[in-house]
Amino acid sequence: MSNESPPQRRRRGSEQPTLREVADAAGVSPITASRALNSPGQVNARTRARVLEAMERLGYVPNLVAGSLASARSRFIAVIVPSLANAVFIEVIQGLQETFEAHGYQILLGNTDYDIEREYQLIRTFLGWSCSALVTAGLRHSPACRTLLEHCDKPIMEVMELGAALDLNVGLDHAAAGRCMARHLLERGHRRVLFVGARLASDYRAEMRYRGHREALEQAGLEAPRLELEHLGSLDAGAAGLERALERHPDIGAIHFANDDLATGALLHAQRLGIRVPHELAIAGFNGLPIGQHITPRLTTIRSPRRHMGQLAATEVLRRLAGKRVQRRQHDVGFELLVGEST
Amino acid sequence: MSNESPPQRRRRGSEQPTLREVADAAGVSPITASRALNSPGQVNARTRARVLEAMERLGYVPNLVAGSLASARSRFIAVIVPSLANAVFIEVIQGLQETFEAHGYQILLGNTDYDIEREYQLIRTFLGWSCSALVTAGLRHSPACRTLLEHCDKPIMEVMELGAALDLNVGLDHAAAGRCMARHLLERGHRRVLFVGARLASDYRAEMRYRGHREALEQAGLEAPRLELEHLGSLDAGAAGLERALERHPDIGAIHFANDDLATGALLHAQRLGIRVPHELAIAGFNGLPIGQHITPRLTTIRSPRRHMGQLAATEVLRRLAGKRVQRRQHDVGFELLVGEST
DNA sequence: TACAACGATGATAGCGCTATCATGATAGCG
DNA sequence: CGCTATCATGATAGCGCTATCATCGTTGTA
Repeated sequence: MSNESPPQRRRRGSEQPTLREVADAAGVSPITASRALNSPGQVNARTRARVLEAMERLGYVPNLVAGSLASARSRFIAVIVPSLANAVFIEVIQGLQETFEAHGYQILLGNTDYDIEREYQLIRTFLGWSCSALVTAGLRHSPACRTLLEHCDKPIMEVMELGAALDLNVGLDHAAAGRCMARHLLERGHRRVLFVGARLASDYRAEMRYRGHREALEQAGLEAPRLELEHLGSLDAGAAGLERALERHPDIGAIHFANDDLATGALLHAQRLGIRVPHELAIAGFNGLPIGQHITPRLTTIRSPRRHMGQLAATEVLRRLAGKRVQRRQHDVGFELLVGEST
Repeated sequence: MSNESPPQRRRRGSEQPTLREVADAAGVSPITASRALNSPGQVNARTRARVLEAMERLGYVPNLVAGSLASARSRFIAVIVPSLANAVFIEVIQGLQETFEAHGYQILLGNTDYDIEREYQLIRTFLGWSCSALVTAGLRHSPACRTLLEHCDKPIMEVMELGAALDLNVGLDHAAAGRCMARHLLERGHRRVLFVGARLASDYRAEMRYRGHREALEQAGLEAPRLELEHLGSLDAGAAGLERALERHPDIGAIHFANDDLATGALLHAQRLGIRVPHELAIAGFNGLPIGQHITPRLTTIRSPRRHMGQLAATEVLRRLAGKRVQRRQHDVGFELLVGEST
């Protein structure tokens, strides 16, 4: 026999059967096998059953990498958040995930650690995976990142806050939230109100809330002092923050914390110190985490519909991916003042 | 000119420049451009600079899908957890993410919602993405899933608990943890101890803790009643659970909750009800969440090194991926009894 | 009966990258 | 000076799948 097979030194990715082998086993062409899986309507029911049976028998696992390359799209959705330590982002991610997953999309999760350069790198990587769309927390990006996003024709969804967005936008007005809480404190009769946040240059949404807060106080002819801490949000940081606040502003009557973790830590620490809340000191937060509503006194805070924000963002992206006309590019999910006994 | 280009109706994935175009711009072959990016050591420094400059100029973003198909491996690590609502898994994910990311791997996150069939589907999908390794929470899998995992030659890491693992295993002994807490309660003089969990068939690690708990009580000649709730873990569920527990077991002296969310919810609710903790009722949890150490009385609980568990798991997987010999397939990360004033 | 319309299937040709082997140039050695 | 070792680069051939166009019956309609 002179018809020897060639050296056959070619690599094979793995021992996994390929679509070609499935097709051979079912007596059809590879493209029919592909269609049996991906567009069942186009294939005769009997043929399709034969193909699926062969897949089952051979233990076929579709190679999604090859499929994505050939079709130039993956069913990935890039999701970029600044932190996983914050329950807020987790809930948004949950809303996104459950909605996208139900439509057969897989989330690619990236964590920037509040580093805007890191966001750029992550977006490059995710674009390299031909993701179908991009969801990112916030409207602030590095110039390079902005350029990249502007030149890419995929749906881009910016969540958490509202403003001049690149494409789609679902969020809430943080300045309004800060204003709302400040006004509540004013209504309660407080005149010496301190804002306590942490790393406000990074956590710029907290900074926006502070601006709203300051605006409300200045409208009432009051000063709006603020104190900046090191650690973003934790009960420990809240407790430490309370001590720093009392040290620097001994005559303060109310503290508006940048988030519930800080506020809760402070409230619990105030109890340990024997400070009566709200009579000696009022405490307010932001987020509406469950813990705030379980402690006594309940924490006055602002609740945002985070899971819903994720679901809505995903729904809008899906609508766009389905080719539907988008009526509104921007959705305000709003917020709600929860008045507890801490103010 | 008869040398017209053919109809050229071929698709192109996008307007993105390809490696070929970069190579042309830099006056090298595509393979050299590829090497300039992926194995810099193999390319002359000057050539490399020229290629990188061209990439920069053209705004080249590597197509990772194509790269993965050609090389039959992606830099994905599949990570599968049963829930995102539970802070425990988030912390493990954080440990995994920071470690893998530092080595250039991207996590593919899957959420099973405590559904073992869903785990199988996710693993199939992730294998289809040629992930480099698989990290999954827990040792329980569906038979089909087990077969799939046994026949795949990638590193498989099972985290959270210890036991008969498929490959690598990092976790802690939940039965021992349950035993430890039960013994602590016995030492404190409690004789009527109730275990309260939720959906123990799904949350089988809590079930394992219950077994350890029961063992300790039975050794002391005591009964080990238990109460099962609907909702897995939340402050609300803990509060409701406390009421149910008091209703069903009015003479109970101590409650061992399956997790800190339940225990904290119960503890705070007990305060609202005016029940003195620990004198009238002792409360214990499991996890060592920060909130437990901030409330008064502090919650007695068991802390597990979750972030470290993620880091260690990632490190072991990376060691395997680097082709190093693995000395131990199993690592016990241990746990620590935190004695608060709630017992 | 001729022709369009449709349904089911297949042949062909890549998607953009990298594994593999080959080549040419330079350096090192006895 | 010839030989091997090493370095830098390139040519070739896919990775496993799907987009695109083509084909071939079958059916309905005038």
